Amino acid sequence: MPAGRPRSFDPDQALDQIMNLFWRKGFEASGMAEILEVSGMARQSLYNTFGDKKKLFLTALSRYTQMRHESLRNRLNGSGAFDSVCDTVFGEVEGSGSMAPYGCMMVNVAAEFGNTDALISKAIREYHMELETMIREALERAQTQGDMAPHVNPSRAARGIANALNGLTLMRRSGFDQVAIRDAAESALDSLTPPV
Amino acid sequence: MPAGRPRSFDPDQALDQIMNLFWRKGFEASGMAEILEVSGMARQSLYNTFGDKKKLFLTALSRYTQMRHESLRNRLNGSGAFDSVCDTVFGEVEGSGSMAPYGCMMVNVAAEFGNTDALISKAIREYHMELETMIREALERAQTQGDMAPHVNPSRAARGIANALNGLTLMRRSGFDQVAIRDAAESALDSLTPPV
DNA sequence: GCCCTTCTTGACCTTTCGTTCCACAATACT
DNA sequence: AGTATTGTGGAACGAAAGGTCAAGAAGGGC
Repeated sequence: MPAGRPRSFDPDQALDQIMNLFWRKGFEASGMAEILEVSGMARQSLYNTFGDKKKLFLTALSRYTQMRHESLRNRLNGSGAFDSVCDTVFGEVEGSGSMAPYGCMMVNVAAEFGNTDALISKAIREYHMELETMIREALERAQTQGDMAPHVNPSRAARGIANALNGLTLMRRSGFDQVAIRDAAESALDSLTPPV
Repeated sequence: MPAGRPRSFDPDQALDQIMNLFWRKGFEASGMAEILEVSGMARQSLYNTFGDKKKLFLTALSRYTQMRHESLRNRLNGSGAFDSVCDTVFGEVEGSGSMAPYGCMMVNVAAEFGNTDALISKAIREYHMELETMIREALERAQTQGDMAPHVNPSRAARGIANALNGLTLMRRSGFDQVAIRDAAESALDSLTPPV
């Protein structure tokens, strides 16, 4: 296999920058000019490496999903199972961890595309199912560990938490008052802890 | 006050159509060509009546807010106060009432613009505050009527419900499984009803 | 009937969009 | 050294974007 001129850029690093741009501005509002700028790549190199804008976007989406899931997995495996779920929810309040102040990319994309593009809808659904699953498993662990009330249905509660998480990322993206976000987060967890 | 040639269109009706387009596709993805088409107006008439695209968008946003709030107000004043909150949440599951299958326009806009535009951010925040307020008042009424557990903090719970509602609209927009949406909705209400 | 005002029509402008083409540069293999 | 292969840089493309201009059409007031 013969080789040619070596690349003058790191594809992974470039993709990260592009992903961040899409994350911030969405698909339509991210122009190729700006994409080229943040990637640091030459125009032709970008097309050679990632294909057209749509393909590039899907690649960035996949990169985000991978990164975000890994981050969530790490958090949900920390400390006690129940506390880890709380940490995950409250982590969204201040946007710690993997979250930029731009909310969740998949939430943004879901709002932008709705159900208009098959590939993107598939990515959204896969992302969200995995999110639900991870939370449900954490809740199940919490229950077997005795850290969570037994009356809670882990599957349904996980869907509630995942849904609330998505909402929280939106509040952050819109620059909502921190107190309002925290209230919403606490409220989302209330169903897990019965009143004394 | 002298009069000229009469309009050949109904501005309110045209605005409704335009609002629906923005609702479905967002700001960037809605081209002036399509806007003109759905409005049924001539190009110049549209610019004369509504100004440029951004101004038109803000007008459509305001129209949406008004419509949506009115719809919510009606629902939240029906039957018992507590039941009306439940109806509101479950109404989102099937998208009854004022909601198209395209989710909540303000949620979509929040995702598209984030915190980049002052006027739009203001509209988003006002919309959401009013949403929280209406739910909180309904919860307070429910409590005084004895329909809801007294341990619930109405203000915080309202923020939780409002947040969950936003999330539900997103699930609908993405064409999620009805069962998943229903689970998330039920879970959002769990915090209001202590386990027996 | 005339004028003033308003609305409509369609051509046109500028800018920006995403994408492609092609000559040139830089490496590896023989 | 020569050649094949791959990456880079810049010019250029057609299409579509949002927006404007000026002339004509349709009314009311005098």
